[in-house]
Amino acid sequence: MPKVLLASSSAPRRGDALWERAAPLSRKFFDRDPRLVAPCLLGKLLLRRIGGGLLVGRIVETEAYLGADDAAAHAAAGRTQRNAVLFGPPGHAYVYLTYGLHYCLNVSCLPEGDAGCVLFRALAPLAGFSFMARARGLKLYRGDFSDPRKMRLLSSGPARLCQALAITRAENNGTDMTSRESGVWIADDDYQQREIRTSTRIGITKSARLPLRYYIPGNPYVSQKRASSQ
DNA sequence: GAGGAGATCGTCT
DNA sequence: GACGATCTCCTCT
Repeated sequence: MPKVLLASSSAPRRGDALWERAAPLSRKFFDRDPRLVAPCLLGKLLLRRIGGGLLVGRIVETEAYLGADDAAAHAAAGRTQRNAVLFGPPGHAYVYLTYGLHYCLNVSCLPEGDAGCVLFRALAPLAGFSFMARARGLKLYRGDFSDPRKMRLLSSGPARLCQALAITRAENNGTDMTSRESGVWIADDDYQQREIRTSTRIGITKSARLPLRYYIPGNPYVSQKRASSQ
């Protein structure tokens, strides 16, 4: 099982309230084609409340996964016990274990009965650096928090992101990402992301030519290889 | 810095 | 029994 740091007893910080004021995205936002949702999620906040503290990151890289028309999608072969969340109402977390080692976090899209989702591939951390570093098993000191080469090890990549936010299938699969009460939610702080690029998705062999990866160009947390840009 | 191999286990056939 | 939406470590250049 992946190593996951359990909730610590760290007290809420004064800055947390500022992040929590950001408005959670509505269910309607996710109630549409993942190809529309994925680019719109760039620049939004992913928040995680744990152990009385708050972890915050800005979404900088996503991938869209479709239904039966997308052989790379978990929903392609139909509904199973594992992927049931994808066929449920939109805006819910789909967490799965890959390669027997790593968790990956998605959010369900489309109306109930239709399967589709967006995979979170990378975050730019904004708050909770120390917790994320501990959760990742990294020894980062305060001075390292301004070093992009070290910081990108926190949350660049879908599995790193989950480990940094202490997200597991047991705790988070199926939770409502439009609600603060769920402990994992997505919010809009009115940050305007102007430039967005697309490419083929990373690390897949089926439907590999579909340009369903979306990212913020130049952002240090974005994956830098194994995908062809457009 | 780049590239390759190994780790590891849930899910599906 | 085979496969996989990944990551880390090690080796080579």
